[in-house]
Amino acid sequence: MTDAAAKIVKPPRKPAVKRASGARKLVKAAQSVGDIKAAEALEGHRAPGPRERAGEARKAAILKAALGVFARLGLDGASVEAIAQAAGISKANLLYYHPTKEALYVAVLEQGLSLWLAPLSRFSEGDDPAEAIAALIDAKLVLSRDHPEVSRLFALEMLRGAPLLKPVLSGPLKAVFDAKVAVIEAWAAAGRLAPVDPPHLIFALWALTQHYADFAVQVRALTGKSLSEKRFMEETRAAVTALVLDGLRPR
Amino acid sequence: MTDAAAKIVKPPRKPAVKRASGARKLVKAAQSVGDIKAAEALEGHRAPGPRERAGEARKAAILKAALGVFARLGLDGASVEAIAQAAGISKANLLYYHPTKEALYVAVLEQGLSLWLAPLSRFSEGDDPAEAIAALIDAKLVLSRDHPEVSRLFALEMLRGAPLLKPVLSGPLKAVFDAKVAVIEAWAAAGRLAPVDPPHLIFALWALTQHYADFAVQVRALTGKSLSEKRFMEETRAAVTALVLDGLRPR
DNA sequence: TCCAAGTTTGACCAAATGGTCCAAGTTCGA
DNA sequence: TCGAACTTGGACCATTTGGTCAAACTTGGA
Repeated sequence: MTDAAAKIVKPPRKPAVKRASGARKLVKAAQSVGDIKAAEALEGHRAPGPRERAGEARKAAILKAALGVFARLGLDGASVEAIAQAAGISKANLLYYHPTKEALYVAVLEQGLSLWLAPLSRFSEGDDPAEAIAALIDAKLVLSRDHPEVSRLFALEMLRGAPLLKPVLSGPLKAVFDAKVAVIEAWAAAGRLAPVDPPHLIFALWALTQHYADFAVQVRALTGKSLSEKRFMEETRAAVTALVLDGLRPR
Repeated sequence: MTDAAAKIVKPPRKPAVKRASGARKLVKAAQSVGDIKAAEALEGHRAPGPRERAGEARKAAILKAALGVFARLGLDGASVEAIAQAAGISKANLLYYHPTKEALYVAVLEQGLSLWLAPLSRFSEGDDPAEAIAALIDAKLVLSRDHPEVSRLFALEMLRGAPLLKPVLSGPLKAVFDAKVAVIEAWAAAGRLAPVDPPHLIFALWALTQHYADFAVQVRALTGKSLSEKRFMEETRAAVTALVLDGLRPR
């Protein structure tokens, strides 16, 4: 049988992975934060099946490996081979689950999105401002400690100009952002907060906390410590909270 | 004349560019901040010459182009061809000035280093704390506005784990850092400042200001503005300064 | 004017890399 | 037990890309 004949008899069987626009997928992911299984549930739930389960686990392992590699090397710096190796599978096998490197990258971003967006959404007008802000700082620092790669990945994406994330930023994120700006304004109006500029306060909270993940090398080089050390974590939490709440000027 | 003969008659003439360890070069650069011409002056100064002058200018243009490309795409994402194109020359010509892509990258980093390190070194114990800090914030914001690519390049390098910068971080930078920590401690001890944690204060000042360069896309997506707009620049300066000096709690 | 040194580039090369293909397993369910 | 669908990876391919080379061009200065 010639090669040509073979080609005709057995037409190439593309893996049945849908190829959506990365950006579109991300927006959807951002919208359904905390409701991930919704779509699946709607279109009839078959039993998980032991095989499917194993598949999910492997897929998760791949994403984890990919996160690590992407966060350190970036989309361009990371090679599919390297990720496959980190995941303990062959390159071809990795490509079986994620048709292209970029698709994999989007999947990783998608997975980190809820983690990334969550802390901000947690405070509302009823809360005590000082407490809510302290809680936000704590939540973001915990994230910087336990998932620095997620923070770094998003930082990397921002530095690239956020080609994939921009729709998320100006869509779902902006919605949350605006809502929280309103909350802070209300607090300030009620005199429960000094008259700060709400958007800048939010940026400040993000910057102050993410810094310990994104610039961890620098922090380590200058202080010799990192958030993974309990004492330093606590020290950082206290310092950031004190600074934000009370400022530098002696009272 | 055969090719072989030609080879013998005209042995390859390597460009006279010294190939130093990237990291070592960076440390030296960091140490001689503000004293760039020192070495040159020592080893006998010939007149600049018109050709040499033009060469310098071209070299500067290359560095500028490279900064732009590296800051957006990263070391791996940037192709030598793309940089050459941005500089308006051929790839081979670019490689004539900088023997390897990494060497070019180091040169770019080196060039940004003084800019990067300068603002912190500017305050001393004699200054008024509030003024000195406000000045630092202003200086860093100006830098974020006028040279965001420099900020982004360094951020990128940090996210990579700073393989090239680590010696600078734990050497020259740590020296300045420690000195300024002492200054802040003195201020606090004299009661001129609330009892903040000095290292964390410095991190905070960096994080708060660099954020507007590194995460400019996000800032733009959420507020529609950027530091290049005069009003927004001023607004940001005021907000950050107020937050740092007075905090959130109403007085 | 003339040439040696410096500059520039097109052609080329080898390695790395994203992605394809197919043959060989593996496993679930009937 | 058997086969269809799902997995897996070795071999392979086309492209990109960092870097080399030699030949041609430009120019300052003697």
